[in-house]
Amino acid sequence: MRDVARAAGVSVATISRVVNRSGEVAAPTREHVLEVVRELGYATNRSASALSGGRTGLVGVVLPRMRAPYFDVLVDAIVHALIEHDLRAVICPSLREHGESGLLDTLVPGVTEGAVVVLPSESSAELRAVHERGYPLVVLDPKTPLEPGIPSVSAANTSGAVAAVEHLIELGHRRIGAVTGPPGWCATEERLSGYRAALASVGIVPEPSLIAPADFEVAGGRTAADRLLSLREPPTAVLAFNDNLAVGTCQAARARGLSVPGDLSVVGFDDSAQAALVTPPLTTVRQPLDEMARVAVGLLVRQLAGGSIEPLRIDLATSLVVRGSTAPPTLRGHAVQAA
Amino acid sequence: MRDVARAAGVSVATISRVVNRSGEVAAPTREHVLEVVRELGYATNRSASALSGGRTGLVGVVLPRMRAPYFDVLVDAIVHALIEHDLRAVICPSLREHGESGLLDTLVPGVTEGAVVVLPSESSAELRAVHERGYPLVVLDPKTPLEPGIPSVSAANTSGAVAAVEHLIELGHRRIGAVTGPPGWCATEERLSGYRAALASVGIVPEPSLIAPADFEVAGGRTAADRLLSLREPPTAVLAFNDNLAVGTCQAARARGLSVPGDLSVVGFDDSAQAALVTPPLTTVRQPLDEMARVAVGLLVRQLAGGSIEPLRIDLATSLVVRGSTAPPTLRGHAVQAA
DNA sequence: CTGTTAGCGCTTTCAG
DNA sequence: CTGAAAGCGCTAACAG
Repeated sequence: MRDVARAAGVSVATISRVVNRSGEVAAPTREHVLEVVRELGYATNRSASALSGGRTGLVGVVLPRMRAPYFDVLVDAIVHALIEHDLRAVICPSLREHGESGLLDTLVPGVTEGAVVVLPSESSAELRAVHERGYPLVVLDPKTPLEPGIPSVSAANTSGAVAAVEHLIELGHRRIGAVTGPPGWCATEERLSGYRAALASVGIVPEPSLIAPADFEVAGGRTAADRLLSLREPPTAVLAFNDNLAVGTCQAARARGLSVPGDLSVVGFDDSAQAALVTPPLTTVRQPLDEMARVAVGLLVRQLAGGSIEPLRIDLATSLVVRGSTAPPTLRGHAVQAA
Repeated sequence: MRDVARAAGVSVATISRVVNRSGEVAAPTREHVLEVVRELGYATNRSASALSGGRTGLVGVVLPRMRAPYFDVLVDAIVHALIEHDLRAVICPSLREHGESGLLDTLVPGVTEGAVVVLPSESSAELRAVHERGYPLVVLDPKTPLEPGIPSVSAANTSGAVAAVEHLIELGHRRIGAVTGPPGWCATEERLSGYRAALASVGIVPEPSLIAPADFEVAGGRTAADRLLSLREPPTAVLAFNDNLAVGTCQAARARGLSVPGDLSVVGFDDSAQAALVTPPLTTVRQPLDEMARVAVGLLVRQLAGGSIEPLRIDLATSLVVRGSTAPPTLRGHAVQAA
């Protein structure tokens, strides 16, 4: 920068001003400086700039290691939402094993201005502690309930599950099973409560044996669904708590010679890229991941700008995408059950 | 840091030494400092550290915006390979529109110590220019041929295609089509040359009409495959240049009432997560993405360490994963053709 | 409008 | 082994 200043015959302050578009600079001076900058291939040293001015333009994106299709689109969405605010993402896998300090450490303090934490494995208290120290934070899709005070955004899990079950009920299903995620997770509990509520609203008492917990992986879904299908009175439809689980459920059905949706209707959750590709294409509850990312980043940006934010918890509406894995129940299903 | 020094009754220099494990520090002093650090929740300001010492611990990962399943695992692999070297990834979508300066700008110079550039849209010359300026760089999966001097790692595309075609030939296929990627891309040209070579080696003259270029998307694959299937003498097998294309090819076949692999065998490329999930599960050429990422990061790290690197271009072996989308050709296929 | 100057928080010789 | 001091490159008052 000093070189540029010398070459352009001005002071470093002027260079700084034109490069950052801050302060008024005479047009000819600006032009000249810009030209010299170009010639010398000068690029501002962001570390120095950050140290001085306090802005790094970097935001931590903390996430558990997971190669779910749900994940990549979320990360992609976050990265691009950030870019729109001229912020860049530093990916911080939340490896609890590595550092004692957990978040404080993974966040690369002193580099990162704030963070979007996805499915945090950190406790609510830890999160709040960091946040209260003045580190801007927003949780995207909290894994477990967060104490108030720390901003978060999720999908409207409950109403999504309600919509899915209502769809099944309208089709004529009465025995509807659920292949859920891990107990205790928000996603699981909220979807479960939607499932129960929708059933209850048409006078069906949710039967505990129709609920099979799993782990959000295909294989787990297969196992859990198989348990459901081996019941004396198996369900004619199941709501899987994500698309992986739905795929696993279809596999379990097929393995028993049941057709989907002929003998068993399956609804997934997420609307991942896979959903439309598998056979049959999955009817599923769509999570508005792009919107969620955009909103989360918006919340973070407002904190970065110093404004405190009003709504501490935001849920974004889901929508049901009807494809080929759901249909009215058939007699054949019952025949098989009777056998 | 000053606070810590004061609280611990030592100088900042000592703090720096214990925190960075540089220089000798008496054990008791070290212990004491560490304790104070913990108590005060001190975390080093990396911007300052970088400005002073020159290391940010940040590496740029430059990639085109793309939500291919191939992509996320590559990114994930890079991120974690980096973590193993205590480096963090700054995601830099290569948005050519935004900045004039292209790479120089997206790389966040002054923050990032080097970069892994995936499928660069930048010209070979630009890349070399940056590299020669002393900015450590490694290209992962070059999109177009790179001039020598800039290190890169790819999958062994040619031999992968050869293996795929040989598999088809062994099954008894003779009329083998190709649904390729965009002409000019390394991935396309190399796989194409493998396809041709394998055919030639058993005396088959590759027929131009059996080669249909597409764009690596499902829909494009469907269209291209449909063109192949509408030929007077359609292929009994096709090698799709990625899994998306393979899925599209299956769809095109199904739309014409052809079964896969009964009437048409299909081989994909990538072995993406989708490959095993679709019906039928795809026989496909596996790209060792994890290995590729690890090797690329290794190459980068060696440059970062100041060592220059020997092999400027590395190809990692692919492997054929045989699943359910390939089978010997049937007469029925010919019957349909005759009709 | 533009130049001067004082640090930002840390690393690193160089003395003690 | 430890402390003092000189910047790293830049920004942000504050003067002119």
